[in-house]
Amino acid sequence: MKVKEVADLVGISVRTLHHYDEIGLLTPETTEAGYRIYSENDLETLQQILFFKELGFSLKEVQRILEDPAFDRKEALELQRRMLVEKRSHVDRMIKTIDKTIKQMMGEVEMTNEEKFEGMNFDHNPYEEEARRRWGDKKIDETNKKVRGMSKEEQQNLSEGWDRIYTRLAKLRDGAPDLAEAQEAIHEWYEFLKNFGDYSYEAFRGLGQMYVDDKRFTKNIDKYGEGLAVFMCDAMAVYADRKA
Amino acid sequence: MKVKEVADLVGISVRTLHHYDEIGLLTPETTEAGYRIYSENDLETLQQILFFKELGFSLKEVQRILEDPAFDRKEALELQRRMLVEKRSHVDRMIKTIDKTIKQMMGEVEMTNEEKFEGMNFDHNPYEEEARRRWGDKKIDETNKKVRGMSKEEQQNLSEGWDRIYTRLAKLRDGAPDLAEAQEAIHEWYEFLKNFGDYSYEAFRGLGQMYVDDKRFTKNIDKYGEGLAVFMCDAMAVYADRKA
DNA sequence: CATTGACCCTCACGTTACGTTATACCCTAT
DNA sequence: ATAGGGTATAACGTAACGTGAGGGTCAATG
Repeated sequence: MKVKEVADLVGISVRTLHHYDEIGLLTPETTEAGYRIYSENDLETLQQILFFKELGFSLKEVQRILEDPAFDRKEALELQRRMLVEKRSHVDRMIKTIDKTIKQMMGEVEMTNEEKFEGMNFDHNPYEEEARRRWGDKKIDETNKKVRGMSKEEQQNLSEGWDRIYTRLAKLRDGAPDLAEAQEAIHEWYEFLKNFGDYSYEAFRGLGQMYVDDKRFTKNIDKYGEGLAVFMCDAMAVYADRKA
Repeated sequence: MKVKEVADLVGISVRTLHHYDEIGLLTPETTEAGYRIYSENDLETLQQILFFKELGFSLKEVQRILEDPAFDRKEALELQRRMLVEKRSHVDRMIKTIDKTIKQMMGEVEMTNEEKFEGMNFDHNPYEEEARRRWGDKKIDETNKKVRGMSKEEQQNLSEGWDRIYTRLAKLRDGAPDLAEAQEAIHEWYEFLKNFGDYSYEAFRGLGQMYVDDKRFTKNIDKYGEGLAVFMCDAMAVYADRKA
């Protein structure tokens, strides 16, 4: 089959096929005149390519997946899944912020500047994988759900409580992380957690993850060493263990 | 304030500020030595920029929003919201497909090639706005939800029924759209809808939207004229009116 | 006073996955 | 033979910066 036939068949452009040829992702045979001729085999490969591409893999990743039969596709898929879940909650937050903004524009609800930025700016970062490895994916999802299901006051309290913890961590950050101070922070943390019913601990893993994901936070962590991030993660893990 | 201070404050890179300067999005004063100096005002603007950017607006759009005070922000936000909702359901579909694939890899469930591609490839397209204008956003969301909540057999039936309609439309497409044939198609459509309880009509608006979003479909529509897409939309609208 | 180190500047190329011309060759039907 | 439709390569354009390279500026320090 020639390019256009293939392109029409699967619903992509000729240029796309050219591109895949260029980068060596899908290189068909050619006639003496230089026309690309796609075999049945090529078509199957193409289906695979489009499949993984649709799942959000980059072409480079697709290439690795298809070229290396020993490549762990399951792990790749699971990783991808986590990224997608993260993306989804990011989108969720954006939608919510938009709703708030619209409401506020219509004078229905007041919104402080703080609120405007609340829940935003939690992009992917180098800690994401680590965070998800430590805490698991489903838990974080469930947590987010639960937090979203809380009443406004609950959310408010939770948010304020976290702010206190966060402030304390910021103080810790200013000096070299000191064990005693860390202990104190963790203590305050425990106290705080006590006041938040059954799912507090999960909620905290979720929130913690969000903060670890926060660029501004990690930026500073980078600056002062990664110790603090590890500390946070470990503190959460410790709490999780005790709870169990 | 100088670049690095600002960058650290809001958690972005110096290069980003340079970039915003380059494209005229945020142009601070400069000292005689050429150093960029950001005023309080600039910082506020920057906050606005980051706000809209975080909501997924492109820098060009942000520029338009901020430069033109008469710009309808509400409408822009609502449009953005719709895109985000669409994006979210796309991500949802991807996650589901990944889950299926993983299950199948573990031998738990069989998956046909058809299934592998089911629910995918519904990207944004030129008809999206039109479709959403005609059918509304919430309805489509609800519909998607309902369809997702259906039992497998229901989904199966619905899918098969739609395939029949789709086939008929494809036939229509092969000739010049003919009114009599169109009527017949619509009739079959009605019959089909009858068999699907209360939410069938909404389900169809949802599914219809998905198919209209399908690149392969719209590609062919482009080829044979846009009449068919309009026909589909109108048929849905007509059905909706009768129902009301 | 000169050096150091932290910060600043302006190019300018690299990135992703193609879209979009521009120019020219190939193939088939009339 | 010519027209129409398909094909080829080449090369620039896109968005939002990241990442150096090469070179000034500024304040503190020896």
